[in-house]
Amino acid sequence: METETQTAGPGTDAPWLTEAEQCAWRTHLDVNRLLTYQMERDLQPFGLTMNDYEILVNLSEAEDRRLRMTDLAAATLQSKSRLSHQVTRMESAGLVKREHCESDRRGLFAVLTDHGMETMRTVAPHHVASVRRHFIDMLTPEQLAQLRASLTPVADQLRRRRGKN
Amino acid sequence: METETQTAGPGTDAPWLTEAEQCAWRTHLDVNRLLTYQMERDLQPFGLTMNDYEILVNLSEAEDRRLRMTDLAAATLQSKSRLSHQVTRMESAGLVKREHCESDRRGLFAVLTDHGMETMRTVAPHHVASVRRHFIDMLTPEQLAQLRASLTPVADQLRRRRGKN
DNA sequence: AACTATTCGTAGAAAATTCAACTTCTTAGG
DNA sequence: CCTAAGAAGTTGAATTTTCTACGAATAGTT
Repeated sequence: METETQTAGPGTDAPWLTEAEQCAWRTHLDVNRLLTYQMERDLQPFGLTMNDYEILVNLSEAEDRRLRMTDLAAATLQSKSRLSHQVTRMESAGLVKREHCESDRRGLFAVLTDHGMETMRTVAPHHVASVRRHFIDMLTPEQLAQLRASLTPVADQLRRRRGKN
Repeated sequence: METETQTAGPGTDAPWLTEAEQCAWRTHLDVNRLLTYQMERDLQPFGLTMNDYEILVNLSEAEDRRLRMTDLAAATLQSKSRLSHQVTRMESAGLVKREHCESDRRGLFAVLTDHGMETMRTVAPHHVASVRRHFIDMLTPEQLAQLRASLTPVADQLRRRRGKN
């Protein structure tokens, strides 16, 4: 305890965070929340949420504009249950539809409709502009590269850990 | 359009994201989600959510273990309505209590109870360890410093923008 | 003093998310 | 072929979050 190099926690000898670490962590958290809030806000005029948008992106980039529910859930990092509800909502909004899978009769595809595709084309530029304005353009290309390099291992480790359990 | 230096969007001439930009952005989003998921998971054994925890932290660091509802909402970046419901739940869990404000009879304080304080002391070391394991320790001190330096202006700009509207 | 603006916080309904079954179908073993 | 184990996806209830309106107190104006 006497050789401790870091600030002690309140009444403990646990490995606390240094000032720098704590600040980095807090900043990361805050950027997350603020950014999510702002992106969500920028999408509102189009009647979409971030979740809606991500699903549209994934489907529009997919072969045949379709993805199995499970794959789409994995791609968008949400539970199958959540995705199911989400797709139901988007289906009644006419953005996607469900189609049965031939090769596996348990399976369903989420398929982008023409209306969904058109919505994408309309909204994407605005969304991209929003990402630029609030995030990309605030950083130099070097910072962006560093950020990516730093964060990629973090994401990878978390993805691996997520598999287990 | 012929002088465009960036990849064009599907059927548009909008300013798309470069490969590097897109990847950095995606990584940031993924880290957010995966990290939130994991932190939440690590707190579950203690019966707390991240939101619970953040509120406990803010109160425990505050003068007299208390904060006005509005200030606490601002500190934790959530709406007053959400905080109000949240505090109601935490109140029935015995972690916090509400107290009237003398100087402004509209106002209420959220106050950390002894049980809340004790919970903090128990949980904090585990949570800190979690933050370390999944985030801090994956980065070098230089990376951490860069991250902070890069993200702080982003957060600040977003905070400013949030004020308006 | 009276009137209007605003701020503080809550309440309840609506929407979204989580959680725990549950159904159907596939796959692997015997 | 038959059965057990597991995967795909949905469902509905419980929980959480958002949205909108509201009541009470303060602050600013005339």
